[in-house]
Amino acid sequence: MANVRPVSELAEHSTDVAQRILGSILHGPHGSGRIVETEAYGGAEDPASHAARGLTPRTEPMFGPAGVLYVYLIYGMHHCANVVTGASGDGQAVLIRAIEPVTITDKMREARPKARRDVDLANGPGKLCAALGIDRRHDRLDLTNNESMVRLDLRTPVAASHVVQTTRIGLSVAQDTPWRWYVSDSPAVSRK
DNA sequence: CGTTTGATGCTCT
DNA sequence: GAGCATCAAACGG
Repeated sequence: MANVRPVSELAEHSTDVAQRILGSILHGPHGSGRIVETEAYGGAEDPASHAARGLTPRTEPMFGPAGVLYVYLIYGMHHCANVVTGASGDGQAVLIRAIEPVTITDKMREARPKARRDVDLANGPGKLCAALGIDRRHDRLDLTNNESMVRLDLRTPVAASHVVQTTRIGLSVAQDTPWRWYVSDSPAVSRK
């Protein structure tokens, strides 16, 4: 019963879920934080998505049910965390790009030794995975299961008046598609 | 300040 | 073998 509502809210298009989960809490092995920046990926029309070229061993989680965690390694050293959305077979996900730390632990600080301010602990997709202790081992976890090492605690979405929509970061294609959203008054957004 | 570049390894062609 | 949904240090003005 407790998990019925979350799954249905995540089973929509990635562009809807990306906005809806701003303000929700992401919990990892090292701590937790409030989601303040997201990007939508997927759908057959998105060439920037890992799912654009069909199902592969790596992207298989994206084609599964909503509410699952998709984690991949980027540039050989950083991890990125995504929430799978849509219906099974769609190949959609929302990349979590930044969180404001809520529960800060010693493990979190040890994983991010370069961060001087708390706000720098997780203000980027690779940084947040390091801070929360998320890596490939957590790929395919059910984010809506209270027993999971990584889970998404859905909260009231941030009001649209406090949300900015822009283009996604770091892409070589689809650079004009405005599928990135962030909380305008958050100090933990990666870039404005 | 701003921009550029090196690190590092997995994934798919 | 090329290309990354990145980060931080090293530049230059």
